[in-house]
Amino acid sequence: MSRKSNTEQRRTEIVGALLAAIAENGYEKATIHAIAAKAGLTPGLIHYHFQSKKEILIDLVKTLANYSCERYLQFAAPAATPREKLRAYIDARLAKGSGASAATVAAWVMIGAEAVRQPEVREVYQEAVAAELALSRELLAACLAEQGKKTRGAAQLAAALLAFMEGAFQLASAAADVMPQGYAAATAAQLMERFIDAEPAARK
Amino acid sequence: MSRKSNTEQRRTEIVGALLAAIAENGYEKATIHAIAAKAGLTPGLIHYHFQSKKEILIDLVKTLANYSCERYLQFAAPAATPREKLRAYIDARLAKGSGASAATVAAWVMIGAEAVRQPEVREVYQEAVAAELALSRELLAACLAEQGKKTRGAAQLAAALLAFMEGAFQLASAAADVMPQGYAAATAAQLMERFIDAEPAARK
Amino acid sequence: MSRKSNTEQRRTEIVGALLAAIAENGYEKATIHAIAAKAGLTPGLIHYHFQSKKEILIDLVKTLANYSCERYLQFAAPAATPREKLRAYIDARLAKGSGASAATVAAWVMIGAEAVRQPEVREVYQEAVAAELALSRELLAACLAEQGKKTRGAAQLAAALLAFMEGAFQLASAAADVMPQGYAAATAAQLMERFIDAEPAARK
Amino acid sequence: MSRKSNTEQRRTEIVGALLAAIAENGYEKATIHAIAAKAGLTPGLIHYHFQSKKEILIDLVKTLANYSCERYLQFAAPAATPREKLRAYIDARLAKGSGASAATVAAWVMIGAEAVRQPEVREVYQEAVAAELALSRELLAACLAEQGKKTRGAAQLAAALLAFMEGAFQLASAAADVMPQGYAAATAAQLMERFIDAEPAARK
DNA sequence: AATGAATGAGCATTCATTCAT
DNA sequence: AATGAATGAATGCTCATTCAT
Repeated sequence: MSRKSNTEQRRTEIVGALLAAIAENGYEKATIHAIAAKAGLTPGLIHYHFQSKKEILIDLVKTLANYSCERYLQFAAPAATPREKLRAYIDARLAKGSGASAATVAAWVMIGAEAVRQPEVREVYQEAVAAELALSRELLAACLAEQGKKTRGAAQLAAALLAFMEGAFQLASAAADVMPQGYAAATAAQLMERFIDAEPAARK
Repeated sequence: MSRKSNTEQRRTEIVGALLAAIAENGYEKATIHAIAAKAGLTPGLIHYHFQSKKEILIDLVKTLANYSCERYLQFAAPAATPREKLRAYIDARLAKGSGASAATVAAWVMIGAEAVRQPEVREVYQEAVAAELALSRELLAACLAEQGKKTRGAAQLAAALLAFMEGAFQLASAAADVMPQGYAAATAAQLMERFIDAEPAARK
Repeated sequence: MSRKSNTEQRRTEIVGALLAAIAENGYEKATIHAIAAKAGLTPGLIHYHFQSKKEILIDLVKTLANYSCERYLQFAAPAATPREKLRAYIDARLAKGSGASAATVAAWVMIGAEAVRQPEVREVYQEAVAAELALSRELLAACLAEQGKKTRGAAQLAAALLAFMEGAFQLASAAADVMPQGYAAATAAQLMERFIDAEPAARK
Repeated sequence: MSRKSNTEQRRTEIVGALLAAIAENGYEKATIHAIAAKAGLTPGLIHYHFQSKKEILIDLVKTLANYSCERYLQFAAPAATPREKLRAYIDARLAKGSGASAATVAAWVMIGAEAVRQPEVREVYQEAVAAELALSRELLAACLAEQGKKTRGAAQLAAALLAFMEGAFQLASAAADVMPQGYAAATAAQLMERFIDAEPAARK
């Protein structure tokens, strides 16, 4: 008697269309019309499945945060040591080719800009940032501990790694032409390693 | 005797107003009306001094790039050694309190997002990035040379430093609440130092 | 054995839901969706039982006209004299507490506004008005006749009574705060009585 | 150097266009486009002179309230006695031909309906109603006093007169066909007079 | 009978830009 | 130089109605 709902699938399609549209032209220019066109739907239908444009954006932020997390788990599966896991994390987010698509990276940069001015976006953006911070701090602390180093500095180092990554996304999206090729993952890994190696040993 | 043109002053005022407006609400919401209000001018006058909104934005990018350069020269004035100069550079851009205002940082983040999608903005943005890259590569190469290290890796290290800075701006603007306090300048300096220290010596 | 149609019940539910919706937000804002929600039905079903939104409105006008008539019969049941019947009529429509619910009154006001501009609504609205006019003219004529007065002026007096009632509904719905408390039924009755008393006697 | 503002004139034109549009099709159907067309302007210009559609409506309510007041003053100019002033008031609002235009009356009815559901409209509507109440109470009290009657009942009588008027507007707009011709002003005056005449004398 | 997805026209509002003054 | 009115093309969103299931 009743029809089966296809809302979940439609929502996924629409969020994907926003990702594509936002990567190309930013959030403001990613109009409902443009999103609908990319998804092969009509504009009215977008608002049948989402209350507002902002709701789609917030869904996209959550989707990308989730995606980032899952990518790490994939990359980390074969990793045995803390150092390998850290490298898996860095590669999952930065390694050329294996990293996320250019569109995803550009969309994330646009989301970052929206987070500056839209409180509701900032909220979910901060949740994603906090999750990344927690994960990288844990990985860095494990590396430090393994080498008998104090782990107190892990939080700041994690923040630095995250800043590096966000900046790398920004520059890859807007200034790839003037940046050295493929510096990101390798340099990030080296910076972390050398920092950790130079850290003084913990007292017994 | 003809009246002296006040165009240069007006242009400066307008660019400053765009900086303030863009920091608060992003480029799209920084309407001509809002810019005019912040500058204490009327909307029609904006288009007397600038051909288009984009032209103001491009002027702003150049202004900020210039400002960044001048700040380094100020900070570096008392610096004697390469290492002191590098630290001056890092502090000029990142040090809490001494760094640029929150509005300037937020505006720069917004500009970065616009650079992703507007070719004309990207062009001047890339010029600014290239200038920063050249400066930091030079400073890093000097540090390496001073310690008898190979300078071949300076370009990649400079790219990493720049990525870190851009990311730090992004996170300071959109996720200050979840980031550690005051990590940026100190951690950047340490990362650079330890990387350089661990670099192998150059062959004779 | 075929299933029994529940159309009549559904139509009643839907008309009741329109009454509630229209009282709150007016006809335009009483969307099919809102009506469905109030009736606990789905939007599609509304158009299964009614061809259009206007058809529901027209049904509502008829329902309210019917309701008004029945209320008079209820109130007039114990009335013996013409004057008591007139008072029963006035109380049935205006008396505080015993009168119709605030929602019904507000809905009637909204219907009156729709009748100004929608010919099909005006038609049924006028039928309702004509019925009220006829009833009150009859009641007033009986009062006049009982006192040996000419009944020629009954039509105009009936029109005045109806105008008073419609206006009282309007003011009760939109300006209750600035109107005296409970003036309506008592003043209406007094106005009618004093008018009738002052009417000259009919010639033999 | 500076241009002379024509905003006041434009606002008046726009409010007049809303009056015409609302009388024909109600507030919801009086679209910005329709208002602009009636005023011979472009839709964008409407929002240059008014912040929102609601602001135009509120201006219209105030304009009509003002207009009503001025009409009374005009009609009352030659009136000498309290009874003549009361009659002037009734005629100013109700007398056929001399009364307000059908469009104005219909617009007022639509405004009354909007006042039921829009708080901001209700506020100015109530102000207008309160002013009318105060004026008619004063006029009625003067009539009562002149005849040595108690004036205590003036407030309720004023409310009744106002209700009658509002209802007369409603019925004139939506049910003129079924109402007696020209009953309004004459019957209102008679109702008031007979009520006052029948009022008991005040004690010495 | 009933569901809920889908459509498409229409809405108020925004805004860069133009232009007469 | 400066003003502020004017334009017209968007934009996000709403909603009665249709229809496959």
